[in-house]
Amino acid sequence: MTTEQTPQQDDNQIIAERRAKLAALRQAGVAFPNDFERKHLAADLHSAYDAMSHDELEAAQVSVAVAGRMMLKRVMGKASFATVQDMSGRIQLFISNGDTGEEAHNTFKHYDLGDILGASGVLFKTKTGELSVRVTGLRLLTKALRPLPEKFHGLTDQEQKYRQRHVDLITNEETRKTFIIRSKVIQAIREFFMRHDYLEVETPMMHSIPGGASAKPFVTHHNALDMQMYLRIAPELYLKRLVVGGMEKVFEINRNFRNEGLSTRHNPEFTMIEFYEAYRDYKYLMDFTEKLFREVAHKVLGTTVISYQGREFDLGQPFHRLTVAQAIQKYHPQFSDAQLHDRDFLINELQDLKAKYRSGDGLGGLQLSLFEELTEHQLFEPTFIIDYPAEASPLARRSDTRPEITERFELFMVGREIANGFSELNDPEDQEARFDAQVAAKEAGDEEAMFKDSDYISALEYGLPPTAGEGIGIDRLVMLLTDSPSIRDVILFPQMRPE
RNA sequence: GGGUUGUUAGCUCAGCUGGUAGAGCAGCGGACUCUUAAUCCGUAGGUCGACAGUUCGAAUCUGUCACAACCCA
Repeated sequence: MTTEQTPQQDDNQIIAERRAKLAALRQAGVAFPNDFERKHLAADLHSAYDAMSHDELEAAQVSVAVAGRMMLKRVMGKASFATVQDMSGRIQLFISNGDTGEEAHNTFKHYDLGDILGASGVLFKTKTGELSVRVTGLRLLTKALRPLPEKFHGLTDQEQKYRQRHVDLITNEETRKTFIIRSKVIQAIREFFMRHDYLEVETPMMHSIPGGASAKPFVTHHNALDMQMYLRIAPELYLKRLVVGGMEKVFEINRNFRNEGLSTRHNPEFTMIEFYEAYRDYKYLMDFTEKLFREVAHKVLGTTVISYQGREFDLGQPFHRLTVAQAIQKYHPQFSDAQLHDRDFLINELQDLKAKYRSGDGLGGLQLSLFEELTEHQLFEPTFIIDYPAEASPLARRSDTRPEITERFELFMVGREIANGFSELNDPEDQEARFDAQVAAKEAGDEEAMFKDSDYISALEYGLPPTAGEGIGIDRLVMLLTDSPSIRDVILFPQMRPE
């Protein structure tokens, strides 16, 4: 903390002028005062007094003290209007020679858009009926050295909105609304799980063996232990250790990190909720998930009807449930049952489509690759895809009747994966065999194959009760509920390439 | 990784087939006591993303690079 002033060269004229104003403030006394007591928020005043008439307000003589950033300023000689914005909204100030004296009003005329003001006075209504503060005391609390974006258009350049989120938040109501909704979504989710007697927990973000998902991890190094560590790609294996430990209902809302590309659907760090409940299976989870989504939408938006990028669907309707093969056939009826169960046919088709697939995969894995290539992006309405092949689901319990598939689903909406859940694999010997298969795949060049986690197997050997678990991508859910086209629109500070 | 588009004043944007830079807002000065993106008069503000090339001459044409948005994989 220093008050020492270093002379600055500003090639920008506006900043230079504002810096000179700040220098004058320092000369006059405390330039950044913190003793103004803000007593009212703009929105509270509007909801309490908008309904009162001009005369009723005059009779009531309501004294208020508001503070905020000056967003608009209209000077008219001996009187001025200003609009200040606080966390709740905006309110208009009326400043005049008659109320504050000429000197204070003249001082106000040199305040700049973007400055933080504290104003005290009495509420009144203007000729046009707008609730305003007739200011008797006005203070400049924080001088803004940088000018705000154009007052009508605000900041529109997407890159600048992401890189300078603080400016975006100042000028763009939609941006503020998006992040308020994000906060409410997380709150509603938390309430839902609390009401179902879940325990909220935190598990490590730094893993010595990255596990719980198929993804490339970020690598870091711990100096004192002199060991390589990974930022977690998922909390799954730790949360299931907790179920072994007797925490039969747990959830965690936190960041995962995946060292993969950036896109409108992917940020290297993203927020997931993962939850586990003992003595449940994947069918229970699907019903539970539908209830969760309905409740969150209803609490946050007041409706279960979601409008996304010009199309609508209703979370209140039962979600569709299809197997991988059924989904392919629903959207691509040209494929016959026989073809979808013909390895050579599937491989030919995948090659024609130039789709990614693993040549060693069985029917299920090949079907899944075809599904991902052709069908996934068409699943606009909420759809659970079930019967995932075991080879693609190393942590999920096998079906008792068809061991080549697992008791697993993924939930898709607007063509995107939103959630992934399954009955957990609690057979330690099967788990070890599946890890070994993953290690073999990794050695064969699959960078996303899982590591073997012997400590986790040892935990399973103490006995994991029958359990169901699921992960839901919070960012993608918020995209849905805020009608945002890019994941960057729902992350306050999305990852950007350095300028 | 591929394609399309963009990058000009602090912000939002013009700038035609190449002739040396424009507006609005914001700023500064002035007028104005009920404005609402206030209005009116005056004024200042630019290495046109970077680097090469073509040309007598490049914001403009060509190439390379950087960053971004969107689409595709």
